[in-house]
Amino acid sequence: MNQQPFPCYCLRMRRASQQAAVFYNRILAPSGVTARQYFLLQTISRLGPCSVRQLAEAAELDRSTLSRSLKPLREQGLTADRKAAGAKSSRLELTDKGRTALDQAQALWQQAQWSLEERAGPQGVEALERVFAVLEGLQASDSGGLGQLSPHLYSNCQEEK
Amino acid sequence: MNQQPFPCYCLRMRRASQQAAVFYNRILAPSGVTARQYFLLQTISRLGPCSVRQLAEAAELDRSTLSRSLKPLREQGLTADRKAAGAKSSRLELTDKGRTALDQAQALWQQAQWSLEERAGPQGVEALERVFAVLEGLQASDSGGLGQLSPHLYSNCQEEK
DNA sequence: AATATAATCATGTATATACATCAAAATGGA
DNA sequence: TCCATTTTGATGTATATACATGATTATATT
Repeated sequence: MNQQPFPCYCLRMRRASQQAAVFYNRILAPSGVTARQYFLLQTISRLGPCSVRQLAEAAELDRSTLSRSLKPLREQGLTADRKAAGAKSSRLELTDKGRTALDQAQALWQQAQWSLEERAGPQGVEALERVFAVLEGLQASDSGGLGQLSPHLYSNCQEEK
Repeated sequence: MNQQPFPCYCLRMRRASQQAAVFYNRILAPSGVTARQYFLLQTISRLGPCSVRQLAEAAELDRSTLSRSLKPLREQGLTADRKAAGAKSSRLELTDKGRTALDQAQALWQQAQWSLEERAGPQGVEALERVFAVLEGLQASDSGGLGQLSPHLYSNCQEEK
């Protein structure tokens, strides 16, 4: 009885992560950036002028993902790429506007974080940590990419040559 | 000490949900569908011939999201839309191929689900449930859409008349 | 120095998701 | 029956993410 519409932990995790995103992003809205964007700004600030590769590594994101995530930040004038003329690697920096947004977002993010902890309670926080540990452990073995490929593309990879 | 690269629960949840997706999708790969696709097939099978709207409601997805999620399934010949000529609402059904894939995916999904439960242990499963409950509760109040809008778009919404 | 190899970024392609909107069709009310 | 309203599905736009590739530049090896 009481069968859930989604017994699948995978889909429920997806849903849960979205709910978290909505929660954070609403609180962060006045700063004009999302939680992810806030962290990119924060990381750039922490690293200092850095390349896309370095930032991707620090943020644990694929370079291509980062490349695209930076576009809106650049367009909003929060970050800039001051790379030497003709140089290959980029040199990402925060603009003044970016620093302002970061400060604003920082305070709001902290608020969201605390608010969530408060709502979750000690047990909830502990549960979160446990869940993170469990899921982190899933990819411990083998791995080596191929994570995000959809099944029918995955099978293609094995056949070619 | 031991400061995490991502203290943000929002981003960590995102990461965790991806890890779950990778875990499930790898196991599901031989069936040719992803966890989400499996559930769509499963839901169509459960509902019987249904419209996009009905399926979206059952799957708790936005109609537009579903519309797009159905495309690859249709293209792979797993589902079909046999709506009456000139009718508005669709009539989604599984094809024979779709039923086959569903059966195959069902077994693999169960395997993934059990495997995750096993790795998580009773406490891990409990933690998962608690996390889901906590995050579900976040949107309890107000809500009413606007969840996914990025901050700078959100502010636009309030200004325009 | 010349060339082979590796590193770096951006793009193409694909999945996942949501909100806004539009056209077409269905429904309800006058 | 005719028109206003609602419903339905698809698209446009936006964010999030990853893998494969291609172009360009750095590095390393002869």
